[in-house]
Amino acid sequence: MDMLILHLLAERDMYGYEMVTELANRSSEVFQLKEGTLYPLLHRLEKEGSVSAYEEKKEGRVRRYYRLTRKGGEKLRERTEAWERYAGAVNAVLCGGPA
Amino acid sequence: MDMLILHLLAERDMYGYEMVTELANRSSEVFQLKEGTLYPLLHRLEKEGSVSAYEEKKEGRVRRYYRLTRKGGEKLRERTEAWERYAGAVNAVLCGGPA
DNA sequence: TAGTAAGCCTAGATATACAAGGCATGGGAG
DNA sequence: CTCCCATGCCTTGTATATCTAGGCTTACTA
Repeated sequence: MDMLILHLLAERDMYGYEMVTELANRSSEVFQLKEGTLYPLLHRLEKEGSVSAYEEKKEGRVRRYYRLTRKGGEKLRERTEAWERYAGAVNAVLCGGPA
Repeated sequence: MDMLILHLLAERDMYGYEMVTELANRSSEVFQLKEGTLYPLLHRLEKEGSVSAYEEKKEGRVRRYYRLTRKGGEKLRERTEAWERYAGAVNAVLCGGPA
């Protein structure tokens, strides 16, 4: 889930609520991320320096936007590689062994 | 992980220790399943009726073999479909939206 | 005869996600 | 005007999955 959030932020700054709907849309409702999951996750990412936050008033509402940092970009690459290894390993098992 | 174990048992009966090494081999060491993970998992699968167990002496050792049941076969199909949905959703997010 | 690999197991810690709420604001419906 | 709903951020508690770190036995080998 870290990977997916970081990936969204690599495309553009977003606020929490927006990420929830964006993930649902892109995944055809497979990911129905709960706010009880997302916000602690964002706070953790901010604490570790992977994202930075700023508040901005848009469309009459004050929103907390998140931006990907350099460190977050590195983490995104690592996590993406890890995901590819993992998915590849699953398929290797399902197909009977290492390609 | 349930899915992977059930998949192995769909190919042939296996005992716990064998599953650990088989998963490691097929996945090129990506899956290094710990016994502390596997055995409780197997007991749960047995309890819910997805697998049945029997003991057999082979190569001078008594081993606890597991066999896939009909119910386990159904669970395997469900979990495999769920995995495909999940992996597809991840890729959809990484690629910018529903295909 | 001592060590190591095979083989099964459990108890406790940790991480991740969900459930179920609270709280505030703005816009539209009645 | 007032109330409700969607938006938007947050916390606490809980369930689940996995790992850590052990214990225990048997068989083979140095």
